[in-house]
Amino acid sequence: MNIKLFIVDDHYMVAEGIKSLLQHEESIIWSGYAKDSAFCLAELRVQEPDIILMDINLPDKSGIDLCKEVKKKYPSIKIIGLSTFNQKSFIRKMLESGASGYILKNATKEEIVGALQTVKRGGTYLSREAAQLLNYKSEMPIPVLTRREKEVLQLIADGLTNTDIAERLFLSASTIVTHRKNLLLKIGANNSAGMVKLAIEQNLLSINN
Amino acid sequence: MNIKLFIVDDHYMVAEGIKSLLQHEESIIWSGYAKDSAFCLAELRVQEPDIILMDINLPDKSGIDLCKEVKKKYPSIKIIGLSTFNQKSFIRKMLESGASGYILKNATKEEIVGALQTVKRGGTYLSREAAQLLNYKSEMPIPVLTRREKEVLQLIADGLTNTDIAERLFLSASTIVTHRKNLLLKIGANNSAGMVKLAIEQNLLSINN
DNA sequence: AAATAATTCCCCTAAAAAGGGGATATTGAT
DNA sequence: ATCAATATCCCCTTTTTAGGGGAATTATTT
Repeated sequence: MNIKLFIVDDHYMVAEGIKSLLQHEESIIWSGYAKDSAFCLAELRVQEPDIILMDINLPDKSGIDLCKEVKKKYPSIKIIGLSTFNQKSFIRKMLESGASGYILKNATKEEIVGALQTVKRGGTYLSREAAQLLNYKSEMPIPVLTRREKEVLQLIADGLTNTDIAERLFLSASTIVTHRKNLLLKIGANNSAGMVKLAIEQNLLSINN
Repeated sequence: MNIKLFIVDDHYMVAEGIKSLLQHEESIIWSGYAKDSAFCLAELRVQEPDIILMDINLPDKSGIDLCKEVKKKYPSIKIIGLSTFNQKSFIRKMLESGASGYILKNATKEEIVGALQTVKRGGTYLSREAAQLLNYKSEMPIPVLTRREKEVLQLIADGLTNTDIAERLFLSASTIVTHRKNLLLKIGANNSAGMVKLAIEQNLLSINN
């Protein structure tokens, strides 16, 4: 049962590492490598791998979006998410987008091979840590924010007061008060400071590193 | 001019990738690999590499602390920081801790080899992106928080009010008010919501992904 | 066209935070 | 032993948020 494997990761050394780790596995055939979603989609027009190992953080678009797109165009290709850290929201979104698994970059050769075989057989593979995260008291769905709410949330996180935000958006301060109340409700926080942390944890908020 | 190279990274596939990338470089001798700081320090008691490629995010302690420790015990060993993302605060702290360079995990083989040679010659190598980040309007020093302040900051980010925090820490509410004021001053924010975002950006605050 | 969601705005009160000021122990390091 | 940094606590006022309610005007989707 040979597996044609394709990798999407902007970190060259990660792709090289996986390739190197798997080079003596006879059942795994190196299908190719792309450093972003554009290259990936271009390559898929030429050949169809069995499984794609796909990084969550890509330079041009998120792995979640690429995953959706690939699954729509090529439903038979299996996708395994690949990431440095265990981010609950990411794992969840990746699986919802049609991925068949999720492994961390500290995975051993054995784990990778196991994951590939499981997924090839039609199963779903989650790293132990990822599985734990998903099971552990986590039916707190990620809230869906409207465009305006995201806008207001971002400005709150930037330290603006309701009055500031109202001026910036040419709105009444009361409106911002309402949005803030709805945001607190949706995100489930008691105050704005706590809300900002939760929002960042759930990737509702862009931060500048 | 041979270079004995050691790698510290908890992501096995990254270490394997670097090893694989450099295997045909004759001037580079593979000295070893450690997945955390404990292994690294143990290995250094046996052999001394010329250069250590060190990940910033290690499971047991931060790369910054390990960097300081290694440079204190073995000043002649050069260290190059290695990370997935360009985090201003990290690059700065790493260099302040004695590192001779900083490269990203999307570096090419050529960039890695170049960095190693530059550092071996006594120079400092920064990836283009890292250098840009450091120069770009950034003489905002990272504030130094006391133990108590960090504690209070964390609780603020968890959404507790001053009264809550006071009860939790067996202190007067006035004390927490004071700490909060000092935190706002040090971090340079107008309110707690903005402070939480800044603190996360500068890695003053731990978040649960 | 009708139903649903989103956006806008207002009322009210109480709680919390921000922004000044000052003061006194207690540690830590030189 | 002394000096600086840390940690603790208090006063004051004003601004901002939180928490409850309601309501009307756009989109948007079915």
